[in-house]
Amino acid sequence: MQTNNEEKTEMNVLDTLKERGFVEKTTHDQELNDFLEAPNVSCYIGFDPTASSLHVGHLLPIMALAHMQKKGHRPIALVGGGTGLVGDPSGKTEMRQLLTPEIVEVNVKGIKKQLSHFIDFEDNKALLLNNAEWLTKIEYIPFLRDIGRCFSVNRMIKAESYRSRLESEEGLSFIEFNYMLLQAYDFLMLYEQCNCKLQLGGSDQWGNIVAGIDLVRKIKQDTVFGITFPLITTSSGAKMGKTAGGAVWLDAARTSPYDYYQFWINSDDLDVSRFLALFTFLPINEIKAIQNLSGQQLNMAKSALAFEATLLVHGRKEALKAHEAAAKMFGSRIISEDLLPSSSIPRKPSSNKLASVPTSQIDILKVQNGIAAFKLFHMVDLCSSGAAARRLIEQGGAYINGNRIEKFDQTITEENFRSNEILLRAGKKKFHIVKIKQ
RNA sequence: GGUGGGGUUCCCGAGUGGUCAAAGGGAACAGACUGUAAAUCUGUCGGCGAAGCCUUCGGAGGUUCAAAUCCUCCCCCCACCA
Repeated sequence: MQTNNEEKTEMNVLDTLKERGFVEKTTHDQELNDFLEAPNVSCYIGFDPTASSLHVGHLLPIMALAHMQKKGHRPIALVGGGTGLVGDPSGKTEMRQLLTPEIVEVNVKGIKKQLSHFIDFEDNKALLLNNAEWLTKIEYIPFLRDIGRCFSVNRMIKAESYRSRLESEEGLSFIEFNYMLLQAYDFLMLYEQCNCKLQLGGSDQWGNIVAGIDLVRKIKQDTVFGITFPLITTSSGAKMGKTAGGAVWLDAARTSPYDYYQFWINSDDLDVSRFLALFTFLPINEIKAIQNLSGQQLNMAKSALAFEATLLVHGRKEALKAHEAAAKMFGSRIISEDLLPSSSIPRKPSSNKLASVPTSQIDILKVQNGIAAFKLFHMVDLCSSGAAARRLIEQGGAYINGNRIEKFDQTITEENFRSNEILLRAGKKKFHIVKIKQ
């Protein structure tokens, strides 16, 4: 494949990844660099099928693969349909619940679909494989003899990924202890089947990656490489991608495009340029230019971050709708032309009426009879219970059509609706429109 | 298999017969301040139209006017010993 010939004269992908903040550690610095100078090399990252959707925490590896592909290489997304049956203890303080083969199967399907938003799998420009294909066929004794003998238990228990668990009260079960062998075996299989000599992964994968490199060296007498990503935390130190409602999902059914956009808008000031570099494809020099921005100015860059990130996952239409919704609820922002010029974010407030504010419908009868405000807030899920809704209102955090509700049981009737719509607001940031169903 | 220590509300963790919907911390939520930021301060933080009542302290029974607390059996985890 000879795509992107012109890109070859530019910096290689390793430099790009380093420059954008993707690289924590690599093996064999110089050899890896030379290796990546060659066109169209293969590399892989594993994805655990613990859920039917990926979340923001997976974005970093996905973006890394996308960068690889942009530079003319061939990414392999390896879905862990086999390893998912075992469970990786790395970085886990307790044993993960074992998934059934049926669940893993369903999850693998969901993940495949999402990955194709970022990576082009046409014409084998990228591969999507499932390690269940080979792992579930392993026979115990042959595996022990061929693969198991290459591993030193002494060495394994010194690995950081095991040590914390060995020292913890929880302990480490034998099935988890085997995980490293399976992942190393994956690397060997991909080396054999796809000539893949590079594995990328999160920093907690270092031990597993090195194990694979050693295994290939022992069995194939060849050098293969590894790159790990830094653990992305927010500047306040929390693991990135978690909010009150749990993970921020890439699946629109779990995290709406509107919420997804809001997640990025709410990034910490100190994270904006770092996130732009990691989670968008905007040119790095443009991103560097916004590092000088501070205070309210930075909000423009946050809009661009949110827009670009939403664009990547949900497409242009949804990104525009989320952007419009934000303008409608929080006021439009004018994004100056020279800020991140490569971004396709609308620069001016548009007359477009498309906006994806969360909306639900209510039966006309309920409205005619009148409904207590706290019940309405509970009903549309702005509050998790009636009691929570009461609290919200009593604390002065609930609004209808922009007016603060004074009494928790204030009756909402048709009169509160404007052209069959009512705008509810909980706290500063959560909005919900209720429409009357005739 | 033996001995000892445990399983408490989203998480950590106190509580060892009534004053316990259960200390303290974290997370979270709301208000103030702001920029849909951070930090800070204040308040809230099981459910019920809120009077009182209902459900919760691994599970199932039991003792008691009263059980997270006592007893019996069961499940799970940890440590040491074998």
